[in-house]
Amino acid sequence: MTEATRRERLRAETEREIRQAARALLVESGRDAVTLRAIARKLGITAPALYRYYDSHDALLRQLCDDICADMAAALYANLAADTSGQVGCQVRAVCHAFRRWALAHPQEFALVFASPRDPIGADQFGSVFLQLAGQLIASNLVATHADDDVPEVLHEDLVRFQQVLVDAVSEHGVTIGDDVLNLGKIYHVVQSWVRLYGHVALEVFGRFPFAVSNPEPMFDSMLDQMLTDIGFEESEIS
Amino acid sequence: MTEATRRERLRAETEREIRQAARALLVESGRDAVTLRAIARKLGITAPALYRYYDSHDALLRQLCDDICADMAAALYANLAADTSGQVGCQVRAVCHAFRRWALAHPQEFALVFASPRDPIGADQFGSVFLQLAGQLIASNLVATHADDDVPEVLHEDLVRFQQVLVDAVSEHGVTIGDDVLNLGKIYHVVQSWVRLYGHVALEVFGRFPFAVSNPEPMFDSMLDQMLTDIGFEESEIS
DNA sequence: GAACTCTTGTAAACACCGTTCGCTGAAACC
DNA sequence: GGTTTCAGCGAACGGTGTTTACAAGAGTTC
Repeated sequence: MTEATRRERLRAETEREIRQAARALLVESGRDAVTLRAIARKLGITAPALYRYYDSHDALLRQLCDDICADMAAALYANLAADTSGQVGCQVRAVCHAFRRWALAHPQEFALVFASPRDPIGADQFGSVFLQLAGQLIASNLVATHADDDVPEVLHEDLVRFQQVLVDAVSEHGVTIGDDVLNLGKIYHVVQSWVRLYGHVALEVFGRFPFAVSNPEPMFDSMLDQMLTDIGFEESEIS
Repeated sequence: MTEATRRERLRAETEREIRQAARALLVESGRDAVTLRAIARKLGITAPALYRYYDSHDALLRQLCDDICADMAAALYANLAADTSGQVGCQVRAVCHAFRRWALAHPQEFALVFASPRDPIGADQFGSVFLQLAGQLIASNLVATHADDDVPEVLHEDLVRFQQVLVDAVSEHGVTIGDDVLNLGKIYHVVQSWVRLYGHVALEVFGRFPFAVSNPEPMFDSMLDQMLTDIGFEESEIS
């Protein structure tokens, strides 16, 4: 089983400790505290030693982003699996609630991953859970309330591309869906749902609501209701 | 007119240059480049001299946030004033478009002001334009399509507080509105609109849409249409 | 005008940061 | 056993925020 040599095992272990230390610093004291020297101090080594594992401070931060995405995806998948209702509406609710809870519990991580003017983030890991769920949602929602006519002509090209991304994401998990249930109208509403979900969570995490919301959870629930209704679910299906 | 002494004028001038240099550094090279020494270098002075004007690097960044908010508010007001249609729907569109354009043109400023896990930001300046416009929108939208029953009971307390904030914001500009046209249902939809507006703009600025959107503007326009419809406007009124 | 205070700048220093370089010592390999 | 590989070290460079002591000018008071 352990084909790795002793050296390789030690290296992997150190690398793991580096990531763990970096993560702890981010959580405890924010992005600016994730310092090569601070990480090294936690491991009992010196800063230059870290260059045996990462090319630069920036590369280490990038790795940290990937780890965060992976962890969040795992948390979302866990919450998805914990829902045994079998109803897609409940699954969507479970994942959206999990996303909000995760963001509120990990504001520094959320800010780093979702609100940094960075190039291309390692969002592949986190995106897959959203994509898979969105695909399932659409696939099992047979009520075709949204015709393609509803979406502006200019958006068709982009939405078709997203349609392909969705189909691929779902098929990776063994589910195949036809083009008829995955029309552009529904895809458009999925994107709009992502806008609202992200908007609410980011506003709440960053405290940028136009007034002090003492208990934002009911507002979130209310928004979810509206989202599910807009996307084609009837109230009776989601309760 | 110039009651300020010569010393006070010089100090104000230096302070202005400091803000200007800090802003330029932020725009050109990002948050991490806004350094006391870099600012001092631009002014031809030394870093410790800046402590005669600001208590710390953090205080200077806070001032920078306020400046950004003020500038953005000015830009939004300018775009609001440029709309001579007299129709609130057009005014809302003008301001929302201006907000998106400003955010896309100033990503670093947007990230600093709208997406930093900071305490209480100096959002008063920027918020007023939104609040005023939201108040006007509601005041002139006489179709009471949203009853208070639509919003969850738990939200009433917070929405009532926001209602008061709106009334105050509008009355500061000389307009008074009755409680009847500013019911909780409408206020709720205003908050939801802010969620969607912020969500779209932040996703676009940070590049976090689930797929590459080649031309996001039509999607933004489409969302605005939906927002205005949701909030109670008829299509005929907004064209 | 001289003496005094207040203000604004400086230079030096401290601790910290990312990064590079040459070196060591031990593990791995042949 | 000899050689290679490699993780870690220490020193160093230039950068950072911040504090301190000090100088020089402006403004004020007598």
